[in-house]
Amino acid sequence: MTAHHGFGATLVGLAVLIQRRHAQICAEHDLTPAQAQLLCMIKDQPRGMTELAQLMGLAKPGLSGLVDRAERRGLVCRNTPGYDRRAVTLSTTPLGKDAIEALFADVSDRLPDILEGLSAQDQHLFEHLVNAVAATAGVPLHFGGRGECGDRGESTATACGDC
Amino acid sequence: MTAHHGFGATLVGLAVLIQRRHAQICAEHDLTPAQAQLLCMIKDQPRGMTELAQLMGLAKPGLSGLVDRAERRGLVCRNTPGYDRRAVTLSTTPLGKDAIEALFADVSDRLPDILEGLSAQDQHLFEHLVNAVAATAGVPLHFGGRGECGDRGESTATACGDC
DNA sequence: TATTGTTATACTCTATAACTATA
DNA sequence: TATAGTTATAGAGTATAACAATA
Repeated sequence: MTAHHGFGATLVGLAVLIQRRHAQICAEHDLTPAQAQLLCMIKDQPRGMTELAQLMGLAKPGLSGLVDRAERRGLVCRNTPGYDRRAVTLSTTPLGKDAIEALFADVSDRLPDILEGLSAQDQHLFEHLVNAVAATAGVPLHFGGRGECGDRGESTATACGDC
Repeated sequence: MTAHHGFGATLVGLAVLIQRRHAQICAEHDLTPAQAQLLCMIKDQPRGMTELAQLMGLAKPGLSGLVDRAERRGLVCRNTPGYDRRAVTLSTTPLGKDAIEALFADVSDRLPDILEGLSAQDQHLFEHLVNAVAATAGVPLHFGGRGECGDRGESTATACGDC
């Protein structure tokens, strides 16, 4: 890498900035970031516990506890599909579905505010580059609205057609 | 903001990606991210508990516990300056200082790897934009190597002189 | 009275190990 | 035996409230 010394630390600072703002918006919706991530991942289809644990980068006991707390709050529910009596699938309740949709809209609205110090052109450029990094570096999960990892791999923001 | 719908969620995904990699590098150095942040903030000068709590965005009891654990591990030590017998200042031990310097070097080396899918030119551009966002949006703390918030505010990466 | 820092308590998140029930 | 999920236990991080000592 040709990055300047200290850039790694700046990236960490940026990540902290983003996550703090995200956590604050989550709190206004009475959700924790982990609950939001969980809801995000099952909002379109139910998933099994093992699959969820892998997607979220958690060990299974960690997921069990997270689900316990979310279930206690009426956000998700466990289902037992017929084909395997060991299995559990998790889906959102209507309350959980509403919560994650409202949160997603709010995050989409307000989180990009961190860029407001940039010119409109630079904001545009930054957005392209972040999308390229996210696509390339395998952004962990389905934080996006598109259900699955969006992976259109064009990284040449400098030569972006639709600008 | 003119950002596309879903971009806020992509930013969160990027933040998670960065923090996961950061946490992993911290773990290799036998530090938690919170301990790293703490050490980073006192590596050049001792600070009082109240000041530290404000800088780190923590309530004071949270900081007390963090310091307890770091002290137990020999990373920091509490000092009692003469001028106010209520006050406590915190400084690094030699062990703590070595640990944070080694970590910082490693983070600087390896964290920018997340950009390796971009062209060299786009990496450069991205670094400029991130620096501009960090300067503008007030990146929370002294994750950088420069001790205090670097705030050269030029945001026009597209017209950057030294490229 | 206001401030510095701590202790007490509680909850979320996460990890490892041991366990149950099913396949 | 292998897999799905849970329970048990532990520790880090964070919050609020109550407290101590000093200013």
